[in-house]
Amino acid sequence: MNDHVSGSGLQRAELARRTGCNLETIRYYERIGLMPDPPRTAAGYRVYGAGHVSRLRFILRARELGFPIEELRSLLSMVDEHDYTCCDIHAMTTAHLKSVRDRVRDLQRLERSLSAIADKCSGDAVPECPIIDEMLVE
Amino acid sequence: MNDHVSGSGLQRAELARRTGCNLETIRYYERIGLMPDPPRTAAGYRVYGAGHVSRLRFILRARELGFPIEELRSLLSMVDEHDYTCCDIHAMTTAHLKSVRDRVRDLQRLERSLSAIADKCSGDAVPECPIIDEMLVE
DNA sequence: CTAGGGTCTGTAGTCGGTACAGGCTCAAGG
DNA sequence: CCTTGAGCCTGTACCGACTACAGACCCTAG
Repeated sequence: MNDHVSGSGLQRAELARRTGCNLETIRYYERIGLMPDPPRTAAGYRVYGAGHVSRLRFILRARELGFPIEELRSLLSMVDEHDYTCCDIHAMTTAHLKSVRDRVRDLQRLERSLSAIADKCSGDAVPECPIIDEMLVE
Repeated sequence: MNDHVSGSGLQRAELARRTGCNLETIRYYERIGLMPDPPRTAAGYRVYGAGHVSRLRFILRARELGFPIEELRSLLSMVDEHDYTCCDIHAMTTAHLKSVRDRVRDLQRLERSLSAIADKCSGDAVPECPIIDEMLVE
């Protein structure tokens, strides 16, 4: 019998292919409890169904939006238990958005500092460099 | 005899205080070879001098500018061996600047996505949320 | 002489994966 | 039936740049 991949059952590689997820990442999400332990064939091969595809897509979308794993875990449990309001989700999203904006601001400050010191540089093949001097200042 | 902290010798905590560096980070930089192995007292306590203070300040400034450890290692060896030109350093800096700008762009894309989906949200205490729906889309 | 602080070492944890070694299993070809 | 090669399994190590902590030592002040 084809116990290996029966009906709509997918193997890990096929789930990876359909979602664009890395093969190993699927196992990782399972290990940390984002993905449920899937049923197995007699030989121990994981068998995924349509539900697993949707769940993994959800996870990947939330990750693309930059939600850290722990927030994603909350999101998933709220969705799983139908226990959320638009207000809750909106609050999580705006909090996350704020942290993204903070990171952008930090990086832009860094960008300004770097381009300012780079501008001081002659770029010539001489053994004196204002960038080094800047960092050597006491 | 005051072998413990003689003359201008500093203990690790004092080096940390003067540079603003975390105590453990000093040991870390030593372990990975950015800071030299300092002399020790008979009891094995590290003793730092003015040279260590300058070197650590250099390292911390380069890190503040976001140079990764491996680039910093190159910078340090070039400075140590007086083997650099302004041109070399400028090239490293602009390459690094480019990676910072790339990260800024990525984060700004993320910011736009997040604020776009957050705007769709009513924020009400209702159990339907466009953000969740967005992530649940097949 | 004791109490407390500082220091020493080695090691584990952080975040979000990624990669690989060594062993199974399965399907196809000869 | 046997082999070959691909795919799957597990556990574990690695990435970057630290940070934290346990358990032992040392030094100084009271």
